[in-house]
Amino acid sequence: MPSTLKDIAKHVKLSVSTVSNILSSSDSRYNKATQKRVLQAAEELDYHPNKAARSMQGLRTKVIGVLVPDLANSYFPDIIHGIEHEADKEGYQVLLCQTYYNESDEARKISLLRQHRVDGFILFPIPFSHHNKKIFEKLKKGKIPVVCVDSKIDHIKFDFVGTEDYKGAKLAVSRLVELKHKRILCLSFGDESEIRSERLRGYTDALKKKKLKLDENLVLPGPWEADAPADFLLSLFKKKKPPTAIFAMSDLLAVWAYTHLRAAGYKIPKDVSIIGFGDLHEGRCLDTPLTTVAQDREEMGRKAISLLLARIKKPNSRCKEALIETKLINRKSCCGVH
Amino acid sequence: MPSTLKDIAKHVKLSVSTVSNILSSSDSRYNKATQKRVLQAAEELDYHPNKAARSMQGLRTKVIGVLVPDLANSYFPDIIHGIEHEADKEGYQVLLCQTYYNESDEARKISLLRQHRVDGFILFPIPFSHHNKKIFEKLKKGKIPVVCVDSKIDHIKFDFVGTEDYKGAKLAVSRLVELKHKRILCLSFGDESEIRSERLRGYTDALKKKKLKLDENLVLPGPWEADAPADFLLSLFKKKKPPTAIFAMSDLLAVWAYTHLRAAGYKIPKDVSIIGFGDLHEGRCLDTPLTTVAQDREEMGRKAISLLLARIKKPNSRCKEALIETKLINRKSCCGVH
DNA sequence: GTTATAATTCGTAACGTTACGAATATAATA
DNA sequence: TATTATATTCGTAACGTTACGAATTATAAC
Repeated sequence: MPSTLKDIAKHVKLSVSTVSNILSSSDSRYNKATQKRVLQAAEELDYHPNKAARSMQGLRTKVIGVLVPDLANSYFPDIIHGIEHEADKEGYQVLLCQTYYNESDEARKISLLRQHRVDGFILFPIPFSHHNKKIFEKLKKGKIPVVCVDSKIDHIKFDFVGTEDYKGAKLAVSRLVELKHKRILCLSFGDESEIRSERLRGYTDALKKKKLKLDENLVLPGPWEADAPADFLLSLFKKKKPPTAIFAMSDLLAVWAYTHLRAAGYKIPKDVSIIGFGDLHEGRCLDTPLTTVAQDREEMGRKAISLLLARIKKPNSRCKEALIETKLINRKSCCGVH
Repeated sequence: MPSTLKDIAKHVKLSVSTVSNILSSSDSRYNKATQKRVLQAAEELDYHPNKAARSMQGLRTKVIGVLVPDLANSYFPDIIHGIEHEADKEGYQVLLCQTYYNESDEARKISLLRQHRVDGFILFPIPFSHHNKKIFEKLKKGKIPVVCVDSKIDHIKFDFVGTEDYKGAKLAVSRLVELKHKRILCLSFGDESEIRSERLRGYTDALKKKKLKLDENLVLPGPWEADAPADFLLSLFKKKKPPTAIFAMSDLLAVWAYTHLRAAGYKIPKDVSIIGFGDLHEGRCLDTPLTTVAQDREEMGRKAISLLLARIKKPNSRCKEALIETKLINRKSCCGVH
């Protein structure tokens, strides 16, 4: 039984509407003494405005829903931090949910958030998910503001925030090429996604630029779990002409390769150079810190919010896309070919 | 303008209450054909029940608020996973917020969650925070169900879930002692907390058991940032009789020490044995994987939910405490003294 | 002492939902 | 056919809040 406006009104012998006005819009024309009396009573009675009631007539809830795949992946918390911080500045609050890369969870969480009448969504959609297409169409049709991050939804236009995947990958692989590496393994995401194909394109083009031709056998797709066995990876390095470098599409993949190669006796970077993507904590605290491509993830979050708020204000404006810059962080995991 | 019960009612030419009954409690006595008609219309009109309206008369919102310090610390996501999964099973949904170890954020987020009329809280309180005492008192007085995790709140009794910190620390340090280490550095949290003092007690007692006396100089408190300089740490190892082992109160601290010692040329574990606490991903993917004390964090989350639901059912029952077991994970970062 | 004006405060309706008991239609029985 | 039982459906009030315009009171101007 939390206290209500009515309780306060009774307590200070004023009408409910007076109390409401004083408490919500401090704009007002009310007697200073009265105001203080009301504020004090609210404090005393431990009053917390009932969001439910409030959001029931007005349309704005000042809440936005954020749906991320999996908080255990340290890629996400930074983005979320950016989102929260920026949202906060604008008086919005964030409801955070996880999909665990699971389509039915995704569907459920979106529905949940819609029940809360969030003013908009920031979604990290499951790439190429087919199943929830209709749900996204309804979001679109209902003109519910949505910003997608990382992955787009096939044939449905939403605002979008991503990374300069092509440029970043090209940057990374160019670096390896400059270091005279000729056989560069590309450790790729297991699943299809635009991120994957863009980074692959960057990889290919960087090779092309130096007149190296693409060797299909050197593109190694997952799926990988953190503790997946590395037999196949290692077998590649036992061949006559083994790769001398690895471009991993994520730091997590890079760390995985790093760990197994080290365990098998290879020296990093002397035997194998490794370059990652993302600049995650895991790569930074490796024994040989990981050279990697970084993007400003807090900025991604901020950008997502700013697109979202723009859309909330103008639901019919044209969809925008923002790509966050990448830059190469040179650490110790790459060196020239001997 | 999301569709409402009224819209559906109009569409199928039934009363609002009929539609409501059919849609919310599928218990009912309604004509099968009618039911189907209604369900179909709901689907067509993309109906999402308005949680706000719903929660306005009944008291239960079926939402619980979870307040964690910082998602970037990989300690938390596992617990959250446990919480979410278990909550889900019971039909509860989770609102997740971060405090960033900041008291005013803590206060604000609690208020926010209260405005949403969450049915209960799972809090990871900021240790020894003085400032928000009143807020917690009000939670207590208002009989709002609260489960604290990791830290208790001074002089206010809530249900509690923690780790067997004393046992765990003793386990770890005993292991080092068995390996004949005599000078064991204790790398401690920077701030006061019960976790810290319990782990310190474990450390001390493990030494005592083997008749080693506590050397105050070997207890090194933070505060540490991930990229804090390590001059002082390293200086300790340059003395005549340097420590031969480190017990770190968290894996993050352990990784920090590991990295700097390695960079300074020390071999792990040959020169220095290191043992951590928490079994985080960061420690697992070190070059020399970290020996550490693990607790089942998903279980912590599940336990927290189960205590919370119990309290929601019986708000006046006696407060319970649960300590999650610890066990030693032997990896490569510890060896005997030479 | 009247008005006019400004300063405060109030009352009502509406938001979307559900609980509850009342109302109607339909079928079964006498 | 009248009566009762059963199967369906309906109407109203209430939850806590805010917007809106109306009402009251105090103050100033004449």
